[in-house]
Amino acid sequence: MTKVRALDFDLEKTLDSGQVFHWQKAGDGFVGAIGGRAAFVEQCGDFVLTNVDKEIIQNYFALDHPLGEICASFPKDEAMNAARAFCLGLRIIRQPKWECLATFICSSMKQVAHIRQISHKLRERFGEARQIAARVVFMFPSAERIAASSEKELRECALGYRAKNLLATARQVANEDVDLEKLAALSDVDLRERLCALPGAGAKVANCVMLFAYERLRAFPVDVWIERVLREKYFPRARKLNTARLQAFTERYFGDHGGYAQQYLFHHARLSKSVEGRAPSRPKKLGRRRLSLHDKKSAVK
DNA sequence: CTCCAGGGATGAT
DNA sequence: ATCATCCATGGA
Repeated sequence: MTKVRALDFDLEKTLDSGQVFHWQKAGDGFVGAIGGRAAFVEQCGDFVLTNVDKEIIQNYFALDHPLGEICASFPKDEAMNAARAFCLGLRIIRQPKWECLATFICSSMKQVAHIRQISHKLRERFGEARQIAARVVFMFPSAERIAASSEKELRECALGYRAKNLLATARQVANEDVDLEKLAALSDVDLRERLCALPGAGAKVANCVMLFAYERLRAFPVDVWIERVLREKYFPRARKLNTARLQAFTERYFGDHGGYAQQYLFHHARLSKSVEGRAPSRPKKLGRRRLSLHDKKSAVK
């Protein structure tokens, strides 16, 4: 075991904030995979205890991100202040590109609990098994391995209609029609366009992949939770709010670390009662709410 | 523009 | 124990 110093870091929040889906509780820590390695991680005050190299932990958990500065750069409004206080130590991690892309293609129209299950089934069925801390963990299968599977096999992993998209994208990546590493050289706008061209990736998925795998900290994925927060806290009585208007607002208002701001708002909304979620006892008002988010062309600008 | 696809967790009754 | 709701993309 090695001890890695980790200030301004909350391991559990980071692993449970909807950016990564395969880590499992194991004793006082978690087991999972970082790239091709089986890893155990446990937070102990200002340190992370782990079996893997210090450098790998520092890179994966982005311990070099200046979290103090990032949080200080957030807008000072009520919703953001509450989210900032709630999410102390939450970091946007650096995920492997294929793993992140594939997982978020599977995430569409799914809730966090389901995404975890899908991630697991894919790993269990197609990934390599490794031992760690008396547990077995599975690596995320390569694009080549997924490309060599069938739509039927993928559907057996509870992917539903996403199976076809994941397979098609895996083939493009395995073929080298698309080189995910090389896309890192592109500007935000071009990268988003290339990701949106992949089957199963729309504006939301592309923004997630940009944020979690390409370290584009401005990328601001808008899902239903964030949409609720934005409508409720920033546009309390706007009547017509389309995707383009929301995107324009988030780009301008949240700025260079918009992705971090989004993650904090998202995590706060999900795990606290700060938002009128689809939570207990909201008598269903008829008619209201309705905003189609499918508009990938206008996602940029 | 509308409708639809597949499905398991979660909450309401 | 049933029943409705949550969810993002892409094709018809």
